[in-house]
Order: sequence, then C-alpha cells, then structure tokens
Amino acid sequence: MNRSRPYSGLIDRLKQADIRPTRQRLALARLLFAEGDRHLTAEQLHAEAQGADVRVSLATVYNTLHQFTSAGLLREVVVEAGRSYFDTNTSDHHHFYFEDSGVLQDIPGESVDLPLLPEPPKGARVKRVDVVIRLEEASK
Amino acid sequence: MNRSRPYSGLIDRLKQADIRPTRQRLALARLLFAEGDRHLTAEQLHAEAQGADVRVSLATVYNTLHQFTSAGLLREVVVEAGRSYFDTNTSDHHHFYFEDSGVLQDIPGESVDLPLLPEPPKGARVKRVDVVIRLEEASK
DNA sequence: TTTCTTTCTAGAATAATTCTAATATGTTGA
DNA sequence: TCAACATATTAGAATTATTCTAGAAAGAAA
Repeated sequence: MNRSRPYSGLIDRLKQADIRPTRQRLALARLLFAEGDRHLTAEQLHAEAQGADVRVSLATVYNTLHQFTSAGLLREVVVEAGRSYFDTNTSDHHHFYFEDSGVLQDIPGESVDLPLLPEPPKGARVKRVDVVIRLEEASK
Repeated sequence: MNRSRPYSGLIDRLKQADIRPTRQRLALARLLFAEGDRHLTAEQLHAEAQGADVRVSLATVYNTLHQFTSAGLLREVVVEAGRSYFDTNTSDHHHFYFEDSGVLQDIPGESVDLPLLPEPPKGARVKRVDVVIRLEEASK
C-alpha cells in the first residue's frame, strides 16, 4: 500500500463498480477494506466511522453498504433475525457463527464442500448457497 | 387421527415438553402440526388463527413460537434480515429459499451432505449447521 | 462559474419483535 | 369444590433495525 495516496486504489475500485467515489463512500471503503476480511453490521461501521472522525450519517452507512453489496464489493450475511452482517470477503465461502458473542467468521479454505447439491426446482436458478455453522460454548 | 378427540395427541406432546396445554397453545399447535411440514412467520400464524376463529394476541403467538422452539417442537430459520420463519420439521435438513416470493421449503431427503465439516474452533461446539440454497427466477 | 444531477443528512416513518403491567386462566391442596 | 397461588394472556407501549423523505450540500459537465 502506498501511504501517500491511501485512496487511489479504492477510487479505482469504486469507479469500476460505477459508484461515484464521494468523500463518505471513500472513508467507509477505507474502513471496510483496509485490512483482512471483516464482518460488520451497519451500526458497527457507523460507530467505527465516528471513532475515526469520519462524520457520516447512519442512513449513508446503510446506503453505502447496500450499494457496495449490489456492486459485488460486499456480501450480506444473515445469521440472526433483525441483524445483517456485511462481509468484505465476496468469494465463495462459508461461516462460523458464535451465537454467544454474535461474532461471524469465515471458514478458511475450501473446507466445506457440497458435493450433492440437489437439483433446483423447475424455473428456479441457484443464486447462492449459504452455509452457517452455528457454535456455542463447549461447556454448555 | 381421531376426529372426536382432536387435541389429545397434542396435549400429550405439549405435556411431554413441559408446556402447559392452554387453550391458545393448543389451538396454535393444531394449526402448526395438523398437516405436513410448514414454514410460517409469526404474522402468518397469527393471521391464520384469526381466519380459523381462534382469538390469540400476536404477543402470545410470539411467546408460543419461542416456547415451542426451545422445547424442540419447532426450529427457527433465518433467511432474511428482519423476518423469522418457524419450521415444523425439526429433523436434520436444509432449505430452498425462493427470494422472489419469500417461500421457504424443505430440501427433501438427505440430498445435501457435508462430508468435510471443518473442525470447530477450540472451546466451541457445533450447535447446528444451516444450509440455505437461495433461488431466483431462472429468467433473471 | 452556472446548471444539473447525484448524494448526504437529520429526523420521521415503518416493520418486526419484545416488554409491561393489568387481567384471566389453570393448578393444587384442603 | 373452592380458595390461594402460579402461570398465561392481552392490549398497547417500547424497542431495534432499517428505510423513507425532503431539503441542503457536493460532484460533474459545459
């Protein structure tokens, strides 16, 4: 990464996705994509932005997350009613979900396979397969 | 099923689950378990109850669905942020989700296997594995 | 610049769900 | 059976996550 132009890569990334690289979209993109794979809710990203002195409204956070998702820069993962996580890893992969803490985590590698995927019903096409392995404290 | 004692089986089922078979719980159980596997939201069950002249409040529908779920009579399935489905099939199985219509459907048989289930992280135990195959209209 | 379009924002609105506290029902023991 | 207690039910208020609205601000184009 080039420290002197921290946004240049992101600007291109947004442009390629046909998303105008505005101040707040860039700032959010930076928080999201700066390092490693992340799984954040809108509230979490909003809080993180506040902490980083990036002033964005929650509505913009939602808008941006949805735009990024439609553009394929993020993937939305639903593991709990009433809360959406946005995953910066858009490749084909699955998740561990720690029910006790609410943490969502990628399952590394190709360690889950679905060799016997059933035929989709007539007239329907498979859009995506979601696999969530729900975990709880071993002591329970 | 014995038509003259439509509740007797259900009463036992609730009692075995340590749930007091009250008027409204029985009525809801009847709607839920009368036939085949079902996937309902609280709102849907509430509406169905109204239609069947069963007067229950929405709060009771929620309470009852959660009690049944904790007792293992139902399984909660989350496929969309902000909406919970309750599945009367509690055996190990997976789902088709028709995104266009919001219909959730069991995948018959054991047609999905997970032969390479990854090791759960230390200190965690697998509580459940959820597989949702998301479908959309083939024409899209 | 000037103009036009898109984006951003605060705050209101909505939807699903949970909470509250008053009332009703079910259960138990005399 | 009925009194006494525990548990359920209810309407409506409260909460939470999210979306909508409409005016202000910023970006793009000429």
